[in-house]
Amino acid sequence: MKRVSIKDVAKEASVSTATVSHVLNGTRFVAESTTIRVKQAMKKLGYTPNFAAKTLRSQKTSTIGIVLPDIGNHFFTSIVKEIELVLGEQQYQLLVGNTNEQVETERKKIQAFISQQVSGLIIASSAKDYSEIACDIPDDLPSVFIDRLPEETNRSSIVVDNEKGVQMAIEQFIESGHQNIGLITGIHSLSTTKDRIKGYKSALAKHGLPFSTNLIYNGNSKFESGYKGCEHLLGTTKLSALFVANNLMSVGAMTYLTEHGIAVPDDIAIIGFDDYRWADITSPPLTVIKQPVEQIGAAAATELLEQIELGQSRQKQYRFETELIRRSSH
Amino acid sequence: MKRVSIKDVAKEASVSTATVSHVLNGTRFVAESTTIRVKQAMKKLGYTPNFAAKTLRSQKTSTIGIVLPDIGNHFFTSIVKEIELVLGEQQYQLLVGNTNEQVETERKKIQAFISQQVSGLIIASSAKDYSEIACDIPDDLPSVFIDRLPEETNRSSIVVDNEKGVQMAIEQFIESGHQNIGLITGIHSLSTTKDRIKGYKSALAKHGLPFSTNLIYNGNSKFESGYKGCEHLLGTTKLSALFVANNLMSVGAMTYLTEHGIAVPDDIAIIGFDDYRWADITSPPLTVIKQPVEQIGAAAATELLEQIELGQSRQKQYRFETELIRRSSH
DNA sequence: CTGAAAGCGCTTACAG
DNA sequence: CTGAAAGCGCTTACAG
Repeated sequence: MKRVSIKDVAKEASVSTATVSHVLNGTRFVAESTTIRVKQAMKKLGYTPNFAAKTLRSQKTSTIGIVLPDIGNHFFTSIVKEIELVLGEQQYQLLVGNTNEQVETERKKIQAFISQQVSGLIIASSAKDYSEIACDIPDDLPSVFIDRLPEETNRSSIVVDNEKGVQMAIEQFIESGHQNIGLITGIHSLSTTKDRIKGYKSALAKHGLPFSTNLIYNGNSKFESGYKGCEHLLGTTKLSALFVANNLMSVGAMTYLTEHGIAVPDDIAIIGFDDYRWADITSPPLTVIKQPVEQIGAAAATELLEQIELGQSRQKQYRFETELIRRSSH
Repeated sequence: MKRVSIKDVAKEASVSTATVSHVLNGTRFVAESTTIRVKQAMKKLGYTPNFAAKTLRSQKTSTIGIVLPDIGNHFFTSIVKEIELVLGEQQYQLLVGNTNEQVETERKKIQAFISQQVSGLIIASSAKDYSEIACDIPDDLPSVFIDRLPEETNRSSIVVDNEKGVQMAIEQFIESGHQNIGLITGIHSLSTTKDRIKGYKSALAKHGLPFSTNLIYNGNSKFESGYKGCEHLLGTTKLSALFVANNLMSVGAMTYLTEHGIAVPDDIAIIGFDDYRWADITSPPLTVIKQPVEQIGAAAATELLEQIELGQSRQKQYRFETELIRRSSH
């Protein structure tokens, strides 16, 4: 089965390949009668353009790469869904890579995407510092960082005010009279983790409460570390409230509490990070700091599109607000 | 910033482009000293291969396309995660498209992927009949259908024994003494929906219970139709047990019950479809028919790889078993 | 053990 | 209003 090319179409329509190309792309005026002939020929032969050739020749692709630490995490897929929506409308294709939070894997995915000639990159990086991945990303390649921002990154970024978000949650606890407030964090090298810890500390400081590292458990954003973190903190401290700084860990912590018959919020108050449909039906419904995933996704896609339009990268910072969704776990 | 090509490397290493290509791909023997020189040149110039050129020339890509009805649905992303794992190891890139359950969008995504020269397709189709999308898929293109199987599909497929799965759930209800068992289904044109209804019917028939269409609500797999379906069935029938045939709808139904203070399982028993981490912490923990997502993903990836190896498509059917996970909602 | 050269399917100045 | 032709960066018979 030989593929039909622009040449076959040109022959069938008795025109040059240039003309076929131009009716295909609308890049110059073609007489209506010619256009019709060409279109008929394409239809008759069942022509589909070859993007590899197009890319090679024009040095432009219609594909963009998105690298994620965890495709299985609903937070990231919600963002991807929004990106798909915006970019899909513009006829862009989405290449998706999973890094499993490994910087090495992240670098490989980025390199692979570059080889694929992506015209842009959206990255939720696991790097602590931009230098760890900088050499893999051409200086002028449109790119935007989402969620986490490695130090010294000189690219656009879409983040959330993590510090303020956590602060809200902790102050909510304090206002309810809690004095011993625990924290389960994500991977400690990430900006999100650092900012969330800052928010935790500043809320305590603001209300004159002492800070103790004993009340913090360093998790890794997975279910298991939520579970274990909860177990650990309950065993070593007498906390009455717990903030869990990521969605999978929130489920882990709640699972521990459920399994051990520890009542929420009576024995311990809980606030989690990220909002989901099922937060309404947990026992009890989960109070949560909500991130605006649609906004994040849309902003990432739009910013990338603008850079592509510009023909280069740039550094523009977007920061969105979080929201405290009050349910019954606090 | 001009990209460095194989030509630059060849010049730097004082060899022909053919030789560079061969050390790159290991496609013929090259003297060790030459190999070293070439590799040094590549490193020095910071060479990255251009996949567009490679694809164009060799008519082979290392990218495969995956089309999904809902990127936001955890069931599908769990499968994608597994596919990524298997295919990523083999240096394949993943193009992902979201159809939002629209056959028209599905066709467009498939066409776009073909234009991208994907070397294979994994599709969770929204088509009722294969003919709706057949003309978009070249006959010899490796491809596998997952989850749903349009009628008359002559391609490989990875599905689950939906009929048996639902039957298990319904029989569980019956054994607990339930007589009025409701069902909220997904989109009615899908094979999964049809098979699940079959399972529902055959369980009733087996135990001599009457079948009534009043007890069935036709949903669309989204949260809202679970919510509304539950409301509708409770208002029009006196069911004491309800099976919800998809995960998002399960959350919807549970949300309705929670909001209206209807006790599960005392007022109404619930079993849902698809298992998740959070099913353990709902109120009450949700009994569920679990699909083996890892197996589905791995089988899809492996089957596709075998077809690519073969250089053509084929028709091989995989069918996996589901499992009843007993928790407290039934 | 290696090179010269054709050609994959497009786009795009250049020319008329 | 349209065509002839170069060239994007590779791979791969063919040849020695």
